[in-house]
Amino acid sequence: MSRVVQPVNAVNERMTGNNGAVHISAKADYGMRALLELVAAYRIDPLQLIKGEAIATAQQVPVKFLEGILRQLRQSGIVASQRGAEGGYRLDRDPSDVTIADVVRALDGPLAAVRGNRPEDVEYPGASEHLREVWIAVRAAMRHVLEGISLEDVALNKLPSDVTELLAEPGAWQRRKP
Amino acid sequence: MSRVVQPVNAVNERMTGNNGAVHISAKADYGMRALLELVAAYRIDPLQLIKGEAIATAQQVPVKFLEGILRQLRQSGIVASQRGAEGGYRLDRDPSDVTIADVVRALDGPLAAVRGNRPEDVEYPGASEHLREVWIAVRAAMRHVLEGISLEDVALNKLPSDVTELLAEPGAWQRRKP
DNA sequence: CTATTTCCTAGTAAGTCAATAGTAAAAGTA
DNA sequence: TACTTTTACTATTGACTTACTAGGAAATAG
Ligand code: FES
Ligand code: FES
Repeated sequence: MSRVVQPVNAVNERMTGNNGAVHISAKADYGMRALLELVAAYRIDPLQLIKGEAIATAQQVPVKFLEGILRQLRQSGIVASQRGAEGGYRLDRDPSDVTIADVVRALDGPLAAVRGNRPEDVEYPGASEHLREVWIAVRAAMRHVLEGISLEDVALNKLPSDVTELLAEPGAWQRRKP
Repeated sequence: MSRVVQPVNAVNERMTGNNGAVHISAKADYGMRALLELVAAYRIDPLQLIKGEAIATAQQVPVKFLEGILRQLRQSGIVASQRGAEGGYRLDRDPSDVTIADVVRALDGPLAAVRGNRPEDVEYPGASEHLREVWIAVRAAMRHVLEGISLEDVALNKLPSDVTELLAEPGAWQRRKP
């Protein structure tokens, strides 16, 4: 029997069917990357326009998919756009005033849900009485991180101190034992 | 005796189509509730068996769906079961040794994913160079909360102090500088 | 006018989620 | 043994979501 050499390709190695509690969607990921490109341009000239295709090739993202993402970000007031020749996109707010939570909410809706409902809306009978507080704490933790980091923080790699503390924890960069 | 199991998704106003970054699935929610029922029994007699239907009616959860959840929890070593008359389910570990992260991982897989991949596996070119650290921090925050709370903590409503601090925070829309 | 570029609607294939049906296997009771 | 109870497992369903793509309408510059 011939030995099969597994391709160790980080990019193509997708996780199994079920996604855990936290899932950063393609829209959120691509949107953040597009915005970081716009931040780079903003720091040279806050009014400079960048074309969608330029962003797409810089970040290697499908261009038509990215257009829709940028449109959603414009509808949320995070980016501005201009049509026609010499058109494009630019940031419409200062990079220090746009948090990751703003981006995720603009693209994927409310940060946290329990069975599709808001955590505070779910009722728990009997023995599970206090479970709601747990899910609310989960949402609070997510808010704490995502509302505490701005586009500028990511662009300059100057994350808030409590976030860098999180990253310094043992095992933060490794997956948990399987 | 034939007791009618109540319909599950009662009148709850479901959120809009897209779920945010954090989604507690029905499996994770139902699973936690079932385990909290088992904790209550465990505190009386650690070997007492509870039937699936009893858990289902106590928590108003579809019984066949719950059976599959309990089976997954057994395969993960959290729950033990016995078949036949007088059979049922019980906790197989001390409630203080089972964290919420254990439960979520058993039912929904790895805690966090970025476009279906592990956070440490995604590569970011150019301006988005430091985005990976953000997603890893998100996962670390989620681990911090979910690995820090045990079933016993929830059952007795004695959450860790940093979690209660999280719950007490004004939170929301406030930027912090590093 | 023409070329460019964003805006918008409407798809689609693949997959996931929540839940159900039906049957096999084990364990107790008589 | 036969019978009942209860979990174990497989397969399937319908609704919905995700990650895109197609094609054209509308705006803008030269
Ligand atoms: S929002 Fe949690 S500590 Fe500030
Ligand atoms: S896991 Fe985050 S501080 Fe301990």
